[in-house]
Amino acid sequence: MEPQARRAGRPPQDASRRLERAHRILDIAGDLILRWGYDKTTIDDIARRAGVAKGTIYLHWRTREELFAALLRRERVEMLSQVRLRVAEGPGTLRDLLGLLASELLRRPLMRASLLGDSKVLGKLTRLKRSSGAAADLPTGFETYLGALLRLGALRADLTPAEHVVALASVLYGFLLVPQMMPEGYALPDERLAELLADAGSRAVAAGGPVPAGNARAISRATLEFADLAVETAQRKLRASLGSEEPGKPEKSGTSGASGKSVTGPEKSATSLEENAT
Amino acid sequence: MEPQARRAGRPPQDASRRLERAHRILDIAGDLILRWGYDKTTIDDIARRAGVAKGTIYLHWRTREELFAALLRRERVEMLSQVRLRVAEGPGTLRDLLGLLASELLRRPLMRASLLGDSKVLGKLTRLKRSSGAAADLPTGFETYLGALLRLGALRADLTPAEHVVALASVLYGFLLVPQMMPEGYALPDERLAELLADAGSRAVAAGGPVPAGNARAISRATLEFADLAVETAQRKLRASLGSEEPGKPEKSGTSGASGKSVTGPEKSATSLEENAT
DNA sequence: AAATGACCAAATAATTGTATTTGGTCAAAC
DNA sequence: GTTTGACCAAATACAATTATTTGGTCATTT
Repeated sequence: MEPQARRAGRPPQDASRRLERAHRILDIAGDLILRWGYDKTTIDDIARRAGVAKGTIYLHWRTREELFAALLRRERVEMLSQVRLRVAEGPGTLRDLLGLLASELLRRPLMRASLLGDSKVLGKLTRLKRSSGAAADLPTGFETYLGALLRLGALRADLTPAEHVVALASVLYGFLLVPQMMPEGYALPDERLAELLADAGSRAVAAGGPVPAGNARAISRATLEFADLAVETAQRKLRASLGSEEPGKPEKSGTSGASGKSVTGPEKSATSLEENAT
Repeated sequence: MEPQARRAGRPPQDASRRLERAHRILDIAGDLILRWGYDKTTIDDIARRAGVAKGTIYLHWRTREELFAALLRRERVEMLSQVRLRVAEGPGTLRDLLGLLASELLRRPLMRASLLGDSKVLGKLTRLKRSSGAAADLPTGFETYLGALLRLGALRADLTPAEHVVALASVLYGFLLVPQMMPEGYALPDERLAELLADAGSRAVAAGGPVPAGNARAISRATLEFADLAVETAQRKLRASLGSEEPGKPEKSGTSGASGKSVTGPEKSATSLEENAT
């Protein structure tokens, strides 16, 4: 009883079809949240446009919030993946990484809204996202990466690690936020903005002189490793958000060993939209 | 029987006493707006704490808005004056200027709120302030100043004027905004922040190599001139806000010739809180 | 004149009640 | 087993009232 193309009835049942449907739903959700904002984007709406019944959506996610968490996570994975892909083709410097990050960020309204805490788009989610430290939702391993760069002589030694982070976060934030509220005459194309950002960010924290000979390779490697780790972490979280059969299962703390106790976060609801340090 | 047997003397009648009282009122207003925000700060409150009757306040300003405009303008003058004063003691470079600006900005919550459009403090004034281009309320003559620096070889030649402005505004904005929302571990003392900001800003737009020999003096002079102009402009506006006898008189467009028609702004109410380009 | 504070229209907040929408469930249909 | 959509409690929006506060004025006092 394999090939039963019975009547039109139960198309998606295997995992692959399930996933496909999940993505279709997220696509719609993404469109709607950008057009109307989180508050005005209803499950009914999404279901209708996605061509499924409301109940079906709850076959994937337990709550509305979880759905949007998945959406944000997917976007994050896509962005980081793209950065990872493109950074492999360049010199793999910090400046390179910043430029790619900016470039990918600028073309993803949802990511921008999420990073900046745009309440116009995130609605009542704004609080949740920002509560967890706003600008501090650095990708996993970022500080480790900076540590490596410092050791390789690629970072200014007259700044503490915290200062490196603050400087980079400030530049990133500023360049993402300011241009939008500038008068007409100052509008710049996104690609140019990304360059300026990368420029400003790297100049702010990068070591002055030329990098110690022979370290270029190691720097590039560190960058790649960081990008890889960031993508993997994001991917793991995403999978938990839409992979499993039962919507509730995942998110169980300490699945694949390795964790221990995250010194950082205050437990909180395991299913919240927290995307920060892990 | 009247309540307080306050022999309502008539102390202030000469200009000097008037001004003194105006400042006392503004002091109170400043305290209150920082403590409760613009929306919840009432004229009654201010009057009571300042030890005057409500009517007296209207002897100085025609409306509540005008009072706060005066407050903001006064703060601005104080800040710019301080910058002017201190910049004369240093090398007078762009970096120097940025550092001082940051330093003075960081110790003035009202200025920060005003610049960043903090709705928590500015309440319904937020809109008005931001409407006029937010980060674009550059002091008078800023672009001219940048032009001079560029001509003197102190600015990167591979950026357009607009790009210089965007970069500086972004850095300033970012460094003023981000540190406040960073997790505990990343807190930095204001003075250090000012340094980092100055560093990042100048590195972002300043020319790479050493400045052409002999230009240092001219650069310093340009910086001084710019600071002077900024202070003067701010002062002129302030005087109009609390100097004259009759609250209404000033603000009349085109007082001291020179104006004509400002190509920029859409007229609007002459008494609004606009502090931008003039 | 200079300053006051009782006074008032208008804005703002608090209250109450009703209508509509929406997240989430689940028995029935496939 | 999978999907659906009618169903419901809870949330949200809307409307109508009433209560309170507040910006601004001005006759009176000093």
